[in-house]
Amino acid sequence: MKTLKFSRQRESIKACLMARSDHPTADAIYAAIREEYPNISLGTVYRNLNLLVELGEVQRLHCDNGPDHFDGDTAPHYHFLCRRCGRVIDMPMDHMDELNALAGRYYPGRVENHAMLFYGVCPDCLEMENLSLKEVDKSAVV
Amino acid sequence: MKTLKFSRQRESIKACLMARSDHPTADAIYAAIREEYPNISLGTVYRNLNLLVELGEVQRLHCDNGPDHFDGDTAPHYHFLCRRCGRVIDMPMDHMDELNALAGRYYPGRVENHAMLFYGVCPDCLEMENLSLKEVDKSAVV
DNA sequence: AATAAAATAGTAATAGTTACTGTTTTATTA
DNA sequence: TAATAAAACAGTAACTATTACTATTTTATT
Repeated sequence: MKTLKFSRQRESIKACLMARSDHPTADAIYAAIREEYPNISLGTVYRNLNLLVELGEVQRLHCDNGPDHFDGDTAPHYHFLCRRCGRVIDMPMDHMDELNALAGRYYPGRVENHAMLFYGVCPDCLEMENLSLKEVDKSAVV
Repeated sequence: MKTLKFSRQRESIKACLMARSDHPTADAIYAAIREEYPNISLGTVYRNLNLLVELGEVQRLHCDNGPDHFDGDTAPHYHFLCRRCGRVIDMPMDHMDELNALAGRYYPGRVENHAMLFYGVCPDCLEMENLSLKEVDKSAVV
């Protein structure tokens, strides 16, 4: 049986994910951890992220074809991907477990779970959109 | 302005996607087209798939970290990924556009659409599961 | 302190996809 | 129908995200 051994790198990766509310990629985590451990290797970050996901201490988010993002909050919840800034943001909306049952009524297979990702423009980018619209108005008046 | 020119390879790729109801990857399409055009290049398949997606004639399906799958049916609908055989299967279930509006009520951003993928065991693999359970029963009795 | 297992850093390799380049097809004009 | 220009091509190189490998270091146990 393979027993888990303590690793300060793994601790640091987990602490990083618990501390931040964005959903960093392996690369972003790598950059952050390097401040404390300047010669941690990217492979170590990936290996430990995979381990933490297996242990259920961290959640992996597949975002289209881009790099995976990671979430320290393991409660099932949905995410929003902003098509402007590319940020991955938590959705303040209950996870709809009942969708599995609903789907199961239409489909003869065994529906166990689902992944959902919303797309659109985040509040910050909406704000910027409005500001630049106003700019256009102004220059039109002048 | 760049005008589109006819290409027999592109026609063949589109025909292939219209004809089959599985959801092949670029590689699987490449293999299929090679029967008719033995020296088509994989790059051509990718380039044309991207083009067809842009033209809205074909749909791209992101499946976790694996290769993308493609669907000749462009009507928005959900898919099911079997964790046994890995097949991507159409869900006979309406696309829930109202989920966008629902999400929008909780989230201050502009929710434009969503992607959902169901996971579980497909009917064929369920069948096999049942058969092997019966095998176990038999040997237990004998 | 000695030992064994696990984890590491660093590097090489892999999968999926895109970019580049010289040649061939397509479509338009002469 | 031949000449031309644009688009697409095949083939290959490059790229991004990730995993695998290896010799060394860290952790934990005896």
